[in-house]
Amino acid sequence: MAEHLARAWRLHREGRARTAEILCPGDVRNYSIGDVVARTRRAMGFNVLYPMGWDAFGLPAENAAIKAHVHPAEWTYSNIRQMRSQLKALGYSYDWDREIATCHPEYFRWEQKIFQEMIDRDLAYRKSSFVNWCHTCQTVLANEQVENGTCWRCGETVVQRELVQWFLRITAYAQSLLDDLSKLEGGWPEKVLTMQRNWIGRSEGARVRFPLAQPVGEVSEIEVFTTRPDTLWGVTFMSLAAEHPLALKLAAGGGREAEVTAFVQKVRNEDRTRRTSDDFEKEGCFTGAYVTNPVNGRQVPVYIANFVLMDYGTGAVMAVPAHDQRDFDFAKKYGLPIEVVIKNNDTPSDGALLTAAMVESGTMVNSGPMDGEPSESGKAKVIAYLKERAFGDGTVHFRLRDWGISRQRYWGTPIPVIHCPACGIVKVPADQLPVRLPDDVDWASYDGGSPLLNHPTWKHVKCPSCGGPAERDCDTMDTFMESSWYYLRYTSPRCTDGIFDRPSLDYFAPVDQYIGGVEHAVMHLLYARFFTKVLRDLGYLGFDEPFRNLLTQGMVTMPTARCDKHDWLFPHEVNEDGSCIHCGEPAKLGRVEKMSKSKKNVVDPQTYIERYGADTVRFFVLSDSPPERDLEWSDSAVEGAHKFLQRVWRIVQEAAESATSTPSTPCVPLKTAHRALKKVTSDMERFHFNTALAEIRVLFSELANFRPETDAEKTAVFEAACLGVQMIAPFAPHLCEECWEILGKGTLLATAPWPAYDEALIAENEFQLVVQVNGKVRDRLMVPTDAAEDRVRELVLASPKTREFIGDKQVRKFIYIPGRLANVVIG
RNA sequence: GGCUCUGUGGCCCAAUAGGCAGAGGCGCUCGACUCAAAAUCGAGAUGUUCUGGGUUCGACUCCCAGCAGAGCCA
Repeated sequence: MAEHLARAWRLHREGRARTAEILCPGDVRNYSIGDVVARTRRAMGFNVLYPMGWDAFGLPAENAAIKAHVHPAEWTYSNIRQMRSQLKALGYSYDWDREIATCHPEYFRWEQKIFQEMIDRDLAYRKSSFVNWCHTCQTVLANEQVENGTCWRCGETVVQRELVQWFLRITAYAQSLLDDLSKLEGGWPEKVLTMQRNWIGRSEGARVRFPLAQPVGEVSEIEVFTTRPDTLWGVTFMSLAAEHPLALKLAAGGGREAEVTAFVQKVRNEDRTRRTSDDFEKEGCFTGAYVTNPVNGRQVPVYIANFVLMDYGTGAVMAVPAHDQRDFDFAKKYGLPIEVVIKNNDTPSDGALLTAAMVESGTMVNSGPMDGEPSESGKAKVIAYLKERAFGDGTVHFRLRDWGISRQRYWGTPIPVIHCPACGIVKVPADQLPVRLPDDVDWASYDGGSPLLNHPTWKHVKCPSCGGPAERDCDTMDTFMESSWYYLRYTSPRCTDGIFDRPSLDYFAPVDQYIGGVEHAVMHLLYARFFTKVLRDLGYLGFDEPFRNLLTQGMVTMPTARCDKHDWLFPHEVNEDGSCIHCGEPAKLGRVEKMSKSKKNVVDPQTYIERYGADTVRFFVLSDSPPERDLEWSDSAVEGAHKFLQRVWRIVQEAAESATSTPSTPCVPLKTAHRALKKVTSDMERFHFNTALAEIRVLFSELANFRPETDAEKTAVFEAACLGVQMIAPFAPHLCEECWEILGKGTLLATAPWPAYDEALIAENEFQLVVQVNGKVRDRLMVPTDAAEDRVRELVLASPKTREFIGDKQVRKFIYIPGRLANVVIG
């Protein structure tokens, strides 16, 4: 026991609430899962770190400021008060002393410090690039925040815009972010690991330099990245991204400038995810320039192609139409040659005969010195060949891009640097941190753009280095910055002389159990892993991964309802008979879907809390389906949870009166209680709350039915009821605390240790053996639990019913599964 | 198009290592209580385990192919 107590259990449900006006059912589910785990672990003797905080910066507050002219801070803190009281009403056992709000200067000052240290380590840098821009949000988005070409937040179509931005060099950690996923095997869901692997997107290939036929200024060659060096002899043209620095220069003076410029402009405004999708029309434009294939001296034309992205590799692709479908489509469209260089049995030798690209592996042909080489082993040989002749080299490419963190917004962490015309970028001195936001933004006359940039005085400062006039950086940080390290700050949330108090951090971190939605599989969870590694390398902590175990909870779903005249209907807009309350026409019930405001299939947990109480809501969200699966919100199931808890109350009241001074006797309810305790204890560890609750229901049914006759039996009922109360306590803490009191315990149930089950009480001396003949159930026998296989065999073969099925056939095999089943194989 | 997950009574869902298909809830039917109803208590019914193959003494479970739905990537 002492060892257990010494070990800390670090739990975070995703320990932060994105501040909103009210709690949604998904939040309630997430928090209830965490609270049950926290209470159970605590009862089992762990010192549980179980905090709550507020992911408080971000767009909703700023939008409220713009629309309603409320100060973002006021809006935020008022929502925090509201949500905090809801959380308290639900009885979550957070350690409120550790509460943090990410918009508090004492939180983000340390984020600013981390950022400055990242600048020192060249992990934060500025560059001009095409960025994803959302007009509605008037800000930049990271790649991860663009979903199908639209803003993850507001759904507006994202456009490309060139801006100077701060980036974090997450790509420097690409390999270790990938490698360390193996440390998370078993603790994280496989699907999240897969999603991260795909997102990081490691591919091995080669860089190859193609000399330009006519050098452009200083530039005499174009470098491409390819994953198929084995197809190098089949290159018939080259494709450049519209954003490639040479795109316009190549066309200069060749008489094609106008056409190329127009094409480049057009492509740059097209959405990048659409550009790379298979069904997007491939388009290109000849630049007039040629490059030479270094391995065979062939001169090939250089095109700008709409499906090539500057982000990928070098922004230039060697096109092998015979062996790449996009290149094939492109070659067909523009009448470019197709040269077969990889063959298997049914590949035609003449590229003109191909009806689609041949993308499988095969044997290299028309490839000079590589002829006859299998294409798979050819990749390495070609790389060696390139390296020898200094045409190129092998390389690893990642799909992961550096993380752009500048946001043209007000309600975020100010970027703690100053731009000086003389000294360049100067960090705000440590003794001047935190850089705070100005309080006096004029929201009433806000008409777009960055509030900090437009503020009359805030940005004007003296350069800390030369004392000359300079300007603050007027962008704020992506809010994913705050959520990338908050779980570490909880270990010493009030530490004022450093980011962390190291002994507290070492004691409580990393997190043993993290609970969150799968929507964070690549964004939040990747950034948090990155921050952990950076902080490790900055010397702040001594582990590689922040979250040992991850539970991704399912969505809360609800059927949709729709009326022909009134569109989507809220649940309360549908009458009991299924008609629309506005017009009486029958409403169409749609599929069960994730709750969403747009489809109105939503409920407000608050109304349920007011009607049934917190315990019922907590009980319901955990009782129907396991946490990682979707939960269908159901009013009748909520009702059912409520009825059960009332039943528990009645049963416990009765049991409380039945306590006697006579020691208990091992009767049915007490045995059931211990059996349930064993099952519930293991179910809780596996987070199978729904099955644990099913077991608890069985126990209480048993208690309700059992009529004790002796004092010893009465005591047994009392003891069973006490165990039952302890088992539901993590789910329905308020009710159970009351129960504990009327059971006369005189202590706080929340601090009571988890009970141990009595194995001897559960043990049975015989069991029902299922007897199969050739795999079909034919008989059941009572058999002593400790009977050896030979004895069981005798009993089975002696049973008249079994004999009947065996008849005069020979017993070929006898299979015995101890404690369960025997199978007689005859034939 | 690729990868991943899910598919079990009318509905939500169990079945821990391949071993009796059913724990629990909702709904339904019947009964008790009631003048009646609600509430409460008790009893009961409900199957091509998505389909088709395979492995096995035995498959909801493992393998292959498909169908349907969801998620991620393109």
